Amino acid sequence: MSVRTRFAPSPTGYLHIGSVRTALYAWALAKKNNGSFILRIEDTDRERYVPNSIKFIIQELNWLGLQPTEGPSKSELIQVGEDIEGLSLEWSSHGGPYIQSLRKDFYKRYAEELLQAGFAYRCECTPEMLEKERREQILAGKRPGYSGRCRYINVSPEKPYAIRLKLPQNFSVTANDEIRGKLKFENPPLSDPVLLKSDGFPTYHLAVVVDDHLMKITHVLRGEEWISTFPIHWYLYDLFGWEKPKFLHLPVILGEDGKKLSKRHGAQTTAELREEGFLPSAIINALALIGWTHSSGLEIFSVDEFLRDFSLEKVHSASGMFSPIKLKRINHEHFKLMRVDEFLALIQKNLGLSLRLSESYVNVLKERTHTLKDLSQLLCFLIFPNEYDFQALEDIDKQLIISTLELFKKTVNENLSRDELQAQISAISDSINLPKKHVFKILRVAILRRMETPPLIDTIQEFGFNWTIDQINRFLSEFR
RNA sequence: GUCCCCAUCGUCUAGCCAGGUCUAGGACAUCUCCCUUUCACGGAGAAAACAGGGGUUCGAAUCCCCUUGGGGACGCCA
Repeated sequence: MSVRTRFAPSPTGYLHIGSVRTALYAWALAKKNNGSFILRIEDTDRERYVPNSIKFIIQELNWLGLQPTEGPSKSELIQVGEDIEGLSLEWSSHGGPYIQSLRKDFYKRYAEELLQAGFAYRCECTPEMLEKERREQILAGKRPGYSGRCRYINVSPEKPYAIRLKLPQNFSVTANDEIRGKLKFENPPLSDPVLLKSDGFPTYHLAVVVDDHLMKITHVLRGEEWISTFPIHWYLYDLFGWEKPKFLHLPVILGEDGKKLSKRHGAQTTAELREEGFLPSAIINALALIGWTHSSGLEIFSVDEFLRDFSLEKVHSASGMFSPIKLKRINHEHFKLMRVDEFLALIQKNLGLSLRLSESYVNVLKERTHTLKDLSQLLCFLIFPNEYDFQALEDIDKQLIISTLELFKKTVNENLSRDELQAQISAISDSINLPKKHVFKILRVAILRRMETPPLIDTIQEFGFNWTIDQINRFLSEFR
């Protein structure tokens, strides 16, 4: 039987890195086994739905390279009101619909089935009543939970109602998790959960079981926040008499303070990471490493290398922290692994600069690049021509700066080698009695705009004598 | 409150399942030194952990139990 995994996000407007890690493992498992990776949209809560976020999710997965093999069709997206401008969907949509709000008939059918069989009941309690009940329970120091009021009364199907699952007395379940082994739940603090809401939408518990079954999912990978309601899902499979998939509850990813990731931890969505200048391959590398290790101990790897070695056995059960510092480091290593043409293409795409640079100069740049932002800073002399860091020169006499530059223009020419250029600068330093350090500083700011730059001599050699003189003249006209 | 999950350097982890090769290895971060015209890279080195207590055993980081600590869940959210 072929492996089928799925990624089932809610369209809430962003893609959290915790979800991305779950998606990554699910994608890898399917890909490795030549199976299918299904994108299913869990939009059963209309209040949390953010328009066009399905499109956004698709674009983000695409950017990260986690391509589904099955997912919603364009017409499904249109039906739920998503903008499909510029989207090309390269996957099969034959087992759909893949958007849960378009699958309401399925859920209704199975909920009714349980109702008929006496495993579920109609509930007429309103949200207000439930809220009041909950408040009182908490006030009385009791465990909050549905009292089961409608369980024994016959609620008329004429009025609005929800369908609740009737949990057995002394509800105890032993469920199996692939990375934790047997999970025993004895009288878990669960009360009869709603399966079908009064608006006709299913809750997660019904939808996930029905869809995973109907879509023939073989491995359910999800966050460990689902462990507590795992007994409900396990029980539903038993009631329906369906074969269970394998379940893998992945540990959560925490922020640096050991708390669940939230806004104050900085970048934690794919969009934020992209803006900070991180590469998809580095994000995948970093995320893969939280809760999994390469069998050879490799710590910097490409997506292909990850895929080749990925296995469920190496996935941990303990949660881990996300470290932006480590991501930065990994990102740097990924820059270093890039070929020259790849690197230049990246500059072209992200900075809009079409450059032809020597391999050695590209290496000089790569060494100094941790994120794309660094790159734009390094190359600011090409991007923002008139933004000079005049402050850096404040401690040097203005006339001296001008005469240094004039002297440099006179004594330097196209034919000078690296060493000769170096010697020439030393000579200038001697002749006007200015420390070499200062001469370099002046040249650096004049030619490259600021103090944090690629090596001066290399840059002059790379871009040429005429360019250099041009830069200096430009500086002088601003400076004088 | 109830139920569940987790536990090796600051962090990610190797080792654990199949106890001895562990005076616990690596990487990131930190500190020191070297390299250096800037910013970086790089090189050498240092400091840094088996949460605690009981068992089992000739022998425990590894197996069992308890405690502690951290996390999650208890919604007509997912």
